[in-house]
Amino acid sequence: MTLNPWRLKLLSQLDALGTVRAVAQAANLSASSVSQQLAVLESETRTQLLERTGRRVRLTSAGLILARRARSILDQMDAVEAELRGLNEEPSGRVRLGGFQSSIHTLAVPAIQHLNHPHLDVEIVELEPHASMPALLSGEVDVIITTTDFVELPVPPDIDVVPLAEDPIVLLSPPGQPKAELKACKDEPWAFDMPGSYMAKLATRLCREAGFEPRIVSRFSNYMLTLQHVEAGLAVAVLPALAVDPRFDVVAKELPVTRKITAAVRRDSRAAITVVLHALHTPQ
Amino acid sequence: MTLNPWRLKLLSQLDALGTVRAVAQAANLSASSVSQQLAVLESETRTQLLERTGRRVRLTSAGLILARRARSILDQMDAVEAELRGLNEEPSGRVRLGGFQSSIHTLAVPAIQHLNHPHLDVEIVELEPHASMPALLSGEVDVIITTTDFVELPVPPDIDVVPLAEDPIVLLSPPGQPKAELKACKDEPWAFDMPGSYMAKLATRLCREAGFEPRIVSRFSNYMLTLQHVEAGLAVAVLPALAVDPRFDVVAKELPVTRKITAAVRRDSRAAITVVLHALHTPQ
DNA sequence: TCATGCTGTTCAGTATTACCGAACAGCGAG
DNA sequence: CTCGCTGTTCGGTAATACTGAACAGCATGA
Repeated sequence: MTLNPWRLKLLSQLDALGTVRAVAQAANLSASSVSQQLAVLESETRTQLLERTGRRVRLTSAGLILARRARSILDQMDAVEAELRGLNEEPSGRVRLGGFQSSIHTLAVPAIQHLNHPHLDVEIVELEPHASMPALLSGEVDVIITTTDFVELPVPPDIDVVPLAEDPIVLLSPPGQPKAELKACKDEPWAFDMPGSYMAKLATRLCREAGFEPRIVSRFSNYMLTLQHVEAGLAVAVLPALAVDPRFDVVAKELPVTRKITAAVRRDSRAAITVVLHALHTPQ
Repeated sequence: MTLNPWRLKLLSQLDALGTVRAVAQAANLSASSVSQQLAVLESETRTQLLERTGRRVRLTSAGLILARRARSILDQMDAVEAELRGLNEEPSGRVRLGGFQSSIHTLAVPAIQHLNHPHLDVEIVELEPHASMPALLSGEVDVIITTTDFVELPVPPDIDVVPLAEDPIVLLSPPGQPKAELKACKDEPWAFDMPGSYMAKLATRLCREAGFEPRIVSRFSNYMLTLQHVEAGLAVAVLPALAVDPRFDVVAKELPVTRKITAAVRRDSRAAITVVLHALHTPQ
């Protein structure tokens, strides 16, 4: 009996996206279809893969194992397709890769450096995360690196989204007054992102879970300002690890929360684009 | 776009079995279904995977690449299923593995030695190839190692056949009069298998392709007798490489022909059997 | 050279499966 | 307690896999 890779993909996306409805939107299916497909997968594997947690579901440990193995298998299928496309069509021409600032030297450059196609040019373009999907849709770029926060659901039907990595969230404190955990920041001044933003909501929730209301003294959407603030001893903050540039002298403590970095391309892109996408999510 | 693993499996089986009709029988499908599925796979991948060779087809180089990558992916799917079954059911109890003599120390024992399940016993049973499928069907053994020569088509619907390896055919000559190629054996006495057997037909075809009719002086179905004959300088022969026991002092020259070694189990076997099957076709 | 039997393919039809929307059930937040 | 979120089930439709018949092409043997 062979497992159905579309169902495996749905399971993997459920791990990545968190809800059946989000998976449905990402996959351009209805929630009922996703629910039924996952039920069939459970019956085929004779394994409980999901369990109810309130009004949501989460993956059981078996479900997590399967989702992770599935990702590897699905990646190999993508690699095989890319290899076949490569046989037909030597990747060539220019591919424009857009990514948010902190992804460029951490994800894009290492990936591109490993490519070995004499006629392929990859142009790396910095794009703010909120601008990357419109740029992809308009054809201004061919591949984007973004986070699930900035991938609006439903995903447009001709866009493929691929998870790349998980980026931990870190607690930042000044070098002179390092803090090892959130609780130690109860009385500290806080630098936050703009109200309503994902990071602001996340930071609020994390502080409340640590048992206090954060004393917010500043709000920046430009993380460099946040980093400067912390380095100067003016605030503590939480930011994604990728956003923390080593040139700022701050103490970073990883929290048990991550955000998900994804890449996206237009569906059925030419071989050169597929190769770049594949290079991005192949571990270096 | 995700490749359809059932189609990949058909392509892989075409590589292993050689004809669309043989694949159809092995898969319990009609030849027209296999033909259409492979056509769809070609259109999905935008790659020619097959080409006509007279009244048969063969895989193109792209088809071979895909078939081989497919096998790896399909193996991983089997491994994931086995892992899930292992979560549900620690492999335990006795599994009886039947194999033809030359497969035991070359394939079965190395595979079993790598298993690591405290409650799993594997009993290895020698079975002549023609006896192994009936033994599997009757429940006398749980896994068999055989060759495609002894897997009658159509495969019974509840049997899964898995390719394991390719066993080259070798030209055997006495140590005192070693022969480097078939043509050099034009005037030699030949030991053959029984009339009508696969090996006899194959040997006949190989000799004729080398430009001569073999002078057959003996016919043995027991390959030990063949080996003894060659060692004693009484004949030359062709046999599968696995059948050549090193304790016989003969000169073996590999020919550009192979036979295919397969394993088979009853469908939907319990986890312990699946684990053994998986161990068999995981390279050591 | 022709007939036969093998191979694979195409076609039209049927069976099976994937998907949808509606309706429902359960849970958490206000 | 109400509302709005989540996921699930049901019945129906659309899409796909599969079949058998008919066909085409090739190799072999008489």
